[in-house]
Amino acid sequence: MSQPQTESSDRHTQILDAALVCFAKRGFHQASMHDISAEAGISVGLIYRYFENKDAVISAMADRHKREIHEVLKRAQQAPTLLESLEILFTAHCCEDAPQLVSAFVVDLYAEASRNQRVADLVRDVLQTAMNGVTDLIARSPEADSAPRGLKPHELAELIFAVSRGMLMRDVLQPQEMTAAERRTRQLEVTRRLWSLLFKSENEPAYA
Amino acid sequence: MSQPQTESSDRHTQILDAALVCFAKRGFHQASMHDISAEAGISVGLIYRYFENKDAVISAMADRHKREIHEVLKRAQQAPTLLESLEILFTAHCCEDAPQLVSAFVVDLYAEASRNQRVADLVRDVLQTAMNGVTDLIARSPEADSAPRGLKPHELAELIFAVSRGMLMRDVLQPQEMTAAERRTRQLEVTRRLWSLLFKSENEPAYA
Amino acid sequence: MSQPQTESSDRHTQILDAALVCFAKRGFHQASMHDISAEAGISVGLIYRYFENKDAVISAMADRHKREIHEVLKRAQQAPTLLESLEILFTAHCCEDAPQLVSAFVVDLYAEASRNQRVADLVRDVLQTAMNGVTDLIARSPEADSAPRGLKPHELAELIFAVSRGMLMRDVLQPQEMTAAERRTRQLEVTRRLWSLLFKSENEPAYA
Amino acid sequence: MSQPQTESSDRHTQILDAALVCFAKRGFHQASMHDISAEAGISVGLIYRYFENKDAVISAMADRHKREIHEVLKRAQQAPTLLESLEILFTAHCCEDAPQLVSAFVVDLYAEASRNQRVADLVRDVLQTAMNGVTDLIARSPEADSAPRGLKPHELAELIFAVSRGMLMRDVLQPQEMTAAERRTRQLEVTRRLWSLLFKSENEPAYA
DNA sequence: AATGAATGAGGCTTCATTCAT
DNA sequence: CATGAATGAAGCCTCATTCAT
Repeated sequence: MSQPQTESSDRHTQILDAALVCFAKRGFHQASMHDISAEAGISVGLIYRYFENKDAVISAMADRHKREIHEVLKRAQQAPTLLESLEILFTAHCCEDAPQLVSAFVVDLYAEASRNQRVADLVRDVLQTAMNGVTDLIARSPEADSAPRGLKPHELAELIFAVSRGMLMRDVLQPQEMTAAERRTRQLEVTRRLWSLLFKSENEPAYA
Repeated sequence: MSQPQTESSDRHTQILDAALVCFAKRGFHQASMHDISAEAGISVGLIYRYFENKDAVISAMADRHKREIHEVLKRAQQAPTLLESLEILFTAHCCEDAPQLVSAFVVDLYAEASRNQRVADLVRDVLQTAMNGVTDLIARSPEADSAPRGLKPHELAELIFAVSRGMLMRDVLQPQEMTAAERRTRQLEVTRRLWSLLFKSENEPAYA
Repeated sequence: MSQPQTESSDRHTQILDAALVCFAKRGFHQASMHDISAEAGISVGLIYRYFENKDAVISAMADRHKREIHEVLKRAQQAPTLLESLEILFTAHCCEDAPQLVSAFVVDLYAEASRNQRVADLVRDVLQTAMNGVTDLIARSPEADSAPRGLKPHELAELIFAVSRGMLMRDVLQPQEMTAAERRTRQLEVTRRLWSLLFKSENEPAYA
Repeated sequence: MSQPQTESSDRHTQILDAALVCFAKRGFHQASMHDISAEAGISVGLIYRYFENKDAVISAMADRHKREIHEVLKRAQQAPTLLESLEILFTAHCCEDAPQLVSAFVVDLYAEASRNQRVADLVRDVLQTAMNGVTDLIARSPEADSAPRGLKPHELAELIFAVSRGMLMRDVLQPQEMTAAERRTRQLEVTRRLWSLLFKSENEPAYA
């Protein structure tokens, strides 16, 4: 009767939240519109008042992913040290109440990108923006000076993002029972190892 | 019931070859059995003589992927230097006449793994085997001594595979027109950069 | 529940006007209630305040058609000559600002009549009334004497209405660009030819 | 087991026969694919092996209608007298075991033509061909000389077809119980009346 | 009176799978 | 061994209708 606070605020959000769960659990094309509507607790038809069709839902998910990555990037840019920036970037997807959801979604997004030009363009754009941001971050950080073997900031950023994507793929292999905290710990380990490798000068002690 | 060794083996290969093309082009669940049969130039029914159902085809693809990775690993182990081993590992998927096919397939495989336990187990197993192999390779190589910051071989292997997977994901974003050679070049660049980072002592000159 | 006379009458008209446009453009069953509400510039729900359901709208359209035909008949009866009466009957549907609308609607009405008893009864009734009117008109007109081959007034009326309906069907085949004036001209040609055939004695000159 | 003689000869025909029944009974857009498959005694999916989609079924029906009209025209052209030619044209749709089916279908076809360009073109083409054929028939017949009031053959044909279409529309108003024979009788009455009007010289006795 | 969000049944279409030949 | 016609469940989407505001 009375508009439920949590969900009614934005049907778009509600539907996309449900879609994330379904897409992560079953994949873009295995998740049915009925699955999504059930997860959202609404009728199928209602989805079509907010999205033209299923592809539009997928696109909107991709768009939202883009905005979320921009958010993460912004937070990373405000971190006091480069290491902390990287930690934010590498653990952004572990903070959810539903761990692994995001990883599975992103891997699916890349899979979709390989055959859906619209999605490919968007993902490439997100990636480029994020990499530019990190390249900047590196260029301005004091650690950049100690960059090993004359690697340029953008080359470092490229490596960092490769590792980040690679860890995401690995994440989907983890048994579902693994908690967000455990995933986070693993991500942090690799992050610090990578940071230490890329930015710690030879004579500093390794990250404790 | 009894699978004729000689011929069935051919058919299996023929069907799986077709499936690779279809799966890469359209995804596991978007590719239809008819697509596969058409690509293979046989009838739909015939596929069911060799595979119980579509899931079995996917599983067989995963199995074949496992064997192929083992092949690659074996070749990598026989390379004279660690750098060359890594080059083999990082460019294995670029040699095909149909570039990007393998990348798309592998990304799809991980996506599938996130919701299909059987596939997840297999992929995890492949990954573990390959990582063990590379860990060994590193442990035995002279470069291991110069490993920076006391990173242990298995930690180095973990980083290497993370980068490898990450590059694979990136590969699916490349425009379809990019040739195998171009992809290979890009992979080699990153491989050498990574090798240089991990295994070249500070005072050696960077890879030319 | 109680239908306010003044306003509901307006609303009825407004909705039926919109329905005519939609039905003609897309057919009874292809036009959605939303189409009609949009065309009328009101909300969907409002239609249900004035009509029980979609079938009721169709029925009301049929009813209005009946009244309009009665109007036309009345005007035809007041024309000074039989030829002019026929001209009114044959061109009644061309005077609209939206030519072809009425033709398409009437053809649809007959199509609907073939499977909707309620509509069939109504259309048959309209037809009978109109034919009776014209039969009378003929019986009283001086031209009736020169009727060829002893055709009786009601037989002549039957022919006239057959031609009239036939011309309506033809009208829907005309390209949409044809203007009301052009349609009218064509109708008049046939009307005069028919009149000349039925009512001009052999020795009179043909209609100029 | 063994291919049933009657139906397997041509699935296309079988499906179109079923579609005629359904379309006539419920209209193009009210008849569901399920209705058609049930009427044909096959599964829904099978229809899609023979027709790309529902529109293709409608188009095929229209095409078949075209061929049938051509058949009728051919038969009409071989009739010994003009009157008999007209009788064939006017009663072609009454010979079916399912009277009124064809009338309803044709009226629906015209209704569809008013909003489906593809159908409109086809119907216009059929009409033109048939009218040309009849125009010829008239021009060559001895009765043409006694044509009243100098009406040219193509004008006579136009009138004849208008009446024919008009009678078709009337036919759909007949109660479903009316038999093919009764419909036929009525059509013949009008045909002869029309023929008598158009082609009998003034001093000949009216058709008995 | 008026709105338009919401529902859910039903229509079109696809596709994994079977089976007669 | 091989084919491909056939099935029918299931997915996407539309739309008549209702109802809280």
